[in-house]
Amino acid sequence: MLDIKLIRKDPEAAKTALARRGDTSAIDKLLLLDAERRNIITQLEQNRMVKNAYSKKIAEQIREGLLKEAQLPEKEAIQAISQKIEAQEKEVEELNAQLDSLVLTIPNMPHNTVQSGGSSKTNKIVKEYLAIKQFSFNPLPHWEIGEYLKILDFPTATLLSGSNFPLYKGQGAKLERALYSFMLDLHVKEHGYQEISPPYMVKRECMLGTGQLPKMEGDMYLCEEDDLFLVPTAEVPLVNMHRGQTLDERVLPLNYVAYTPCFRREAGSYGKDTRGLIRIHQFDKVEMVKFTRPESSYEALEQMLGQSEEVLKRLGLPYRVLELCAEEISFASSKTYDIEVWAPGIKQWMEVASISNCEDFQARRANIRCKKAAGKGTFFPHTLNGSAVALARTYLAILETYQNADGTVTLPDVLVPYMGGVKVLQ
RNA sequence: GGAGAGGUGGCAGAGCGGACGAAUGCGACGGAUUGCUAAUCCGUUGUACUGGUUUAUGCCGGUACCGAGGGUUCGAAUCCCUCCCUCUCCGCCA
Repeated sequence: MLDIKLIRKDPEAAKTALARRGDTSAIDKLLLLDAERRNIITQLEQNRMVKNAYSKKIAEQIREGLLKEAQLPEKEAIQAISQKIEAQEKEVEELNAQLDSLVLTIPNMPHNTVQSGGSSKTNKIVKEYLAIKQFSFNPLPHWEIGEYLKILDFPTATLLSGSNFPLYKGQGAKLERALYSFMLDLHVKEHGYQEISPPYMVKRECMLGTGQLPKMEGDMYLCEEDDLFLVPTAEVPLVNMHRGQTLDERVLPLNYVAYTPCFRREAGSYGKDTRGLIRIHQFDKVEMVKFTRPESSYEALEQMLGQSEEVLKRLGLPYRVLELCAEEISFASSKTYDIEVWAPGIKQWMEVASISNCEDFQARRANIRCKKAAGKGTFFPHTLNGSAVALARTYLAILETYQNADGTVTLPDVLVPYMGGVKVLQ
């Protein structure tokens, strides 16, 4: 949620920033509603002041014995004001509702270092790690490796849940577990995060707070009976852990990391990149979330990027880092880096991590504030989220990158302890 | 699913129609004092919205907020209704 005061103060700046990622017509509408609202509020509050003064006077006179309970002078006048107040309250309420629903549909403003424009071609490659691995044989796609090793079973998953769900078996299931255990340990032991295991279903307010709703409702799984959403990312429960709270500034920065499955309907995406583990309705992910002071959030973003990269470095996977352009960053984000790994079997770069600084956008929506340690007042902390990293695609990249000519897969060293000493999938 | 209890400031907890934005305690902050890992004393201590003013974090007003929404009343933390949430017990269940 954008700061209406900021927009009021400098509407052109807001429009210029938003124009870089899309439509700005909402801003004018917002200002119009805002002006109308404030105009009525001023009148309303003046009327209430008159009424309050009247009641106070009555109370005093009764106390001093000048008036009996039943006697009420100027009753008609005060009733007329009451009616006015009631009407104005309704108007304000309606304007508030309009303002709220409008402001919730406006995305965050891109940071000034973010490139303008759209399409994935505008994204800037800012870093590349390891050369793409060359094979002496034709590397297979992961679904063929998985089938041969009997560790991936898509037909059974389809039997259970329909298309685009994964089913891992035997060593394959263990590899999944090994991967997220390795990631969690890395972030907890070396990067200073607190491990959280949150609910996988959350209330509607949570989804509004982080910005998935109202725009993306169609992409979410909803349990209607209870109005609970399956989490599309652990970012939602992690950020919402402090929804509606006023934190002590001194607890910052807060660093949380969680493993959760992520549920996404991926509505309308059938037909594109849907084979194997590339795009599935349920995947595992380890996600980091940080709450920081506003002045240090961009420093934290770079740090978080490094922590995501570290996962891929230790797994020995070639990757590249993209700085997303204004139209490609997500709704709540001001600046986003994506990390893509190379999958040699399907010969594609695949997004496995997205690291974003949402500045105070989510904090405003979710009403998360910080009390200043010195002096009065509160401020909105900045929230950051970063994958560290998404499993299914990392998993497939491992199978494809480390496959051998005989169909076996030699696991990266860091995973061996987590696999109970198993070095090769065969 | 059944029965009961309860939701008040950072926390604990009083208030149960008018002097209540709310006692008291704890905590926090500022100060005084004391040489000993502290005690004592004094003071301060919410948030949001909004008008004015200022270069301004500011200052001066106003309004709202005691789980949420509605009702009664000149006046509601307090009375009435609806909803939500939490806790305890029972049932069911991994």
